Amino acid sequence: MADHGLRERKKRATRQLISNVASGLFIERGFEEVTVAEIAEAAGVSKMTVFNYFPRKEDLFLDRHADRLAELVSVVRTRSAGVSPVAALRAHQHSLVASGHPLSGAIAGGPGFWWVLTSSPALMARWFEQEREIAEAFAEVFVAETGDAFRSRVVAGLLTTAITSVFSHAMGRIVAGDDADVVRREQVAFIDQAFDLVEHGVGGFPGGSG
Amino acid sequence: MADHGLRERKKRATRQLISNVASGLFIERGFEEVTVAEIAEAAGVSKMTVFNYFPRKEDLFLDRHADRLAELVSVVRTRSAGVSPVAALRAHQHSLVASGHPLSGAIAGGPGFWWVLTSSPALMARWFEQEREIAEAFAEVFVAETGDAFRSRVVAGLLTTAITSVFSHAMGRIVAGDDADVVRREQVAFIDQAFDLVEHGVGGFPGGSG
DNA sequence: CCGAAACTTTTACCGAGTCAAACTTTGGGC
DNA sequence: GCCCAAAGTTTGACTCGGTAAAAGTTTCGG
Repeated sequence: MADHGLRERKKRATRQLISNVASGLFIERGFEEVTVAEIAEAAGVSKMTVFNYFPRKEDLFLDRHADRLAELVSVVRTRSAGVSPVAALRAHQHSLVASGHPLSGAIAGGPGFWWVLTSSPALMARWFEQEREIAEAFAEVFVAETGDAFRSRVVAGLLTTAITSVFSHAMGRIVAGDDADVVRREQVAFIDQAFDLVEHGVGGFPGGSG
Repeated sequence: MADHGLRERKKRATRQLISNVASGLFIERGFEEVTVAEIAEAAGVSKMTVFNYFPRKEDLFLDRHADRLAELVSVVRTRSAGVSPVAALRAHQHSLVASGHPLSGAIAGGPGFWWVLTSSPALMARWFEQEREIAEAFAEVFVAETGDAFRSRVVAGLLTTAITSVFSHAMGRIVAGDDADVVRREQVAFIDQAFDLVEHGVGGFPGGSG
């Protein structure tokens, strides 16, 4: 019943072990070049057990998704009265950058992650799927608040686009070799640019007032 | 050398045959429930040949993607001077609905397609990937026009969100049993709503001026 | 300390996708 | 018309991701 009996601790440890071993192998040699059987063996566990903890091979690498999703939803759902989702998420992105959080994208350790991710179509597909899940989660919150399903889904999609754009922009620069501190400093402006586009519209882009 | 020798004609015919046979089976029984070997046999062709024409199983069902992508890019690239991408794409969506085009989403034959698509995670993943490709194609056009990579990618993402939102909204209603003509008539307002959000911003949504 | 519940392993299997080699068809040159 | 090269197809064997079921093995509650 307790949530930290020997059983639970072992499970957590096993899960962590598998994830660590897998990430290590992926970053060393690439996603497609490592088989699940190999991961299982390296972790001293059976193939079935790997799939027990991580239903798809991709989840071995993208296992922070649940946390990220929960955090983003929480930012929107628990925002103060009078604060719009755009404002809340904008502030959240700023704080990620300020605190040097990995999900800001502007983090020195990123290249390995990014390389593994982008060099595997399967992994990219899963990544996009996760972005989609974020959008759906936002939409749910908005529908609950407003009852307007269509508008909720559109706005949710737009917000998600802003978030993913700023993340991948920072990551792209890091991978291109830019200094992490520089990127982090300049990222502030890009965040505002993206959220401004969502908040105030793209207008006649490209062109004049846009 | 000619592009319509016997050889080319046969290839086209074979490709079409495989695609037709596959779509028929998918709509009849669902994507996951049909194996590639089965499709090959039903089309009187070997499994290898199927993969020769369609690199992934998903492409057997989503084989109009290339056309759709080309059309959307062309709408943006060949828009008249002084017309913004938002305006061009908005008009294009309206014309799709007006002409009863399948890609408007408001089409009676849609449920089969939609059912197959939504009941297969693999197919959905590929679908999202294709939307992503559309966004990337838009971004390329904008970068060429403006040189502003970041802004281009954000705007491209926002526009793609609008397009996919209106499509899936129409499709959702059709699947829910709404009359196609009614959906088509009402779709006009939803298109404008989505593109207005992109063009003028979501503001403080949800709330007052939004 | 025993028995039930939870977790893991084993074994066997299926389907997508790849590879290489053999085979068949098409088209061009003579 | 005939033959050769190129293009396309088939075959068969194989890898890998993922599932299923049943038989261990470990933990926990009483």
